[in-house]
Amino acid sequence: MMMLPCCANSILAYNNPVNPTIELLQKSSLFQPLPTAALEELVSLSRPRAVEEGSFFFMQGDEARHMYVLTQGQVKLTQLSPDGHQVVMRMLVPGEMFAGIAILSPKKGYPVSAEAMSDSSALAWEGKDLRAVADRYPALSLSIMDVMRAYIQEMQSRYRELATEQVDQRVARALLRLTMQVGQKLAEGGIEIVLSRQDIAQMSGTTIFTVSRIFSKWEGQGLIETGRERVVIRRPHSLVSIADGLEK
Amino acid sequence: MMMLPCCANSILAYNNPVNPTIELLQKSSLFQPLPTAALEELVSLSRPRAVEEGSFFFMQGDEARHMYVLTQGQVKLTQLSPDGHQVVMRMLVPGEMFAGIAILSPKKGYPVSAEAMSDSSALAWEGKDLRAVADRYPALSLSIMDVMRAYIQEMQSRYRELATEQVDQRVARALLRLTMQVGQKLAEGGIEIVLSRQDIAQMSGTTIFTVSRIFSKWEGQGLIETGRERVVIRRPHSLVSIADGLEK
DNA sequence: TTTGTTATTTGCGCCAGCGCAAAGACGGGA
DNA sequence: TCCCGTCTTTGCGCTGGCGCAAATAACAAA
Repeated sequence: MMMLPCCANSILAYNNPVNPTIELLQKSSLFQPLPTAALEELVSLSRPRAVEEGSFFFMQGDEARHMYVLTQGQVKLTQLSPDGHQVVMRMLVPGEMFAGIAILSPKKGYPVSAEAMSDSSALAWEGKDLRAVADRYPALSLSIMDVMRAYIQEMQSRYRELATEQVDQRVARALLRLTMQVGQKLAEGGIEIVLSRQDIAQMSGTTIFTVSRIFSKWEGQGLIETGRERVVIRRPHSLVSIADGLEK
Repeated sequence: MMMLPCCANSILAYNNPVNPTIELLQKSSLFQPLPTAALEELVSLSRPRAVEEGSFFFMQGDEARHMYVLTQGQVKLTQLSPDGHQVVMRMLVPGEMFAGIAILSPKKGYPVSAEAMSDSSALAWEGKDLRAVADRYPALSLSIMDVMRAYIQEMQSRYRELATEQVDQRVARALLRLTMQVGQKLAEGGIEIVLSRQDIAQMSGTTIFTVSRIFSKWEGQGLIETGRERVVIRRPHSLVSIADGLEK
C-alpha cells in the first residue's frame, strides 16, 4: 500500500526515464478516464518489457498471464490456422492496449501471437493486479470494455467486407486503416506505410500476388508509390472511393 | 435503495411468473459468478421485453441504450453494409447476453440489428443501471468482458476461416457452430437446425446457390437431410472432417 | 564490389464459385 | 382444396482471383 504512491510519486518527482510513460498512459484512451491515483498505482504495478524486432511478446496458445500497453515500436497480432495459414488481425502503435483478455482467467490461451515489427517496449500487468485495481476503480473495467467494443466492431466490419466485397475494395480499405493506424506523414507529402505485400495480403484476405498486381495498377494511376516493404499513399481520396465501390 | 431488495424478494416470495427468469440468469454463464444479492438487484432493475417473430429488438445504428439477456425464442444479429449486403454475425438462444455494448456510452449506435427469428422475450437493462451495479459488483464487468472475449475469439476465427478456407469447409463449420448454438436433438436421431439457406449463406460468406449445391451433394452422401428452412445433421463427424479440410 | 537472401513482379493457365434465369417444391391462408 | 408467395434447386456461362514459376529488384553482409 505504502509502496505504490511512493514509487509513483518518486517517478513524477525525479523525472526519470519512466516519466514519459505516465504521460503516454494518460494520453492513451485506455486510461484517460481514470483518476490520477489509479494511474499511478497502475504504473507502479506494471513491469516494462522490451522485445526486439522479429521476436514475440507472446505466442498464440500461451497462457494469457499479461496485459500490455505498447510504449514504443510497432506490433502485429496474427493468428495461425492448423493448416499453416496466417492472417493479420491488427497492427498496434504506442498507447494501444493488447491482450486485455489477461484480466480474465489465464486458463485461456492467447488467441493470437504478438510479434514486434520493430524494436518495441511495452508495460505489462498481471491479471490479478488488474483485477485488484478494477475492483476499486470500475472505470478501468469500462475502459477495457471500450477497447474490446471497438475491436469487436472493427472485426465485424472486416468480416462483412471480406464476405461481401471485391479484392480491390478490401485492399483499399486495408491501406486506409493502416493509414490511420501506422501511417507516417512524409515531408514531401503522402503517407508512408512500412509493411510487406505479404502483410497487406494477410490483412485483406488475399494473396501476395493479387496485392502486387493491384499495387502495380494503382501506381500506374498515380494513386500510390510502392517500394520494398513500403507503400506511399498519394491520393487517399481515390482510395476511399475504391473502398466504397464507386470506382475500380 | 429500499425498493430494490424488496421488489426482488417479492418476486422470490410469491413465485410469480418472473421467477423462472432468475433461474435462467443463474444458469447463464453471464451472471453465474455473481452473488445472489447482485442477481436479485439486477432482476429488479430489468424490464422484460417481448418481440414477435420478424421484428427487431433494435436496428443497426440505433442508440445503444439497452443490454439484453434473451429469455425465450431465438435472435439473429446481422450487419448490413451501405451497398445492401447483409451478413449474419451470430445466432442467440435463451440465456445469452447481447448488446453488452450498452454498458458504455449510448452515443455509439448498435453495430448490428437484432431480429427475432421466433417470438422472443428478453430482459433489458439501461446502461446507467448496469454501471451502477458494476460499480459495486466488479464481477459483473468481468462477466461481460468474458462474453466479449469469447465473441472476439469467435469473430477472429471466423475471419481467418473466411480468409483462408474453401466454401465447403466454411459451410461445414457454420453447420457445426449452429449445431452447438441452436441445434435441436430429434427423437429419431440427428440434430435439426431451423434456418433458411439464405441465413446459412450469410453466416459462411457465400451465396444461397452455393449452399444449395453443397447441401445437395452432402444429402446424396447421407451426411445431412434437407428441407425448407431446415437441415438435419445425420453424421456430424463427417462434417468435422470436412471442416478440417480432410475430405471434401 | 560481389554474393546471397529475401521481396516483388508478371505471364500464364485454370477453376472454384458467382450470378442469372427458369423450374420446381413447399406451406399458409381463405 | 386451391392459390399465391416464398424458398430452393439446378443448368449454364463466365470471370475474378488464385497459384505456380521464372525473372527481376532491393537490400545486407562480407
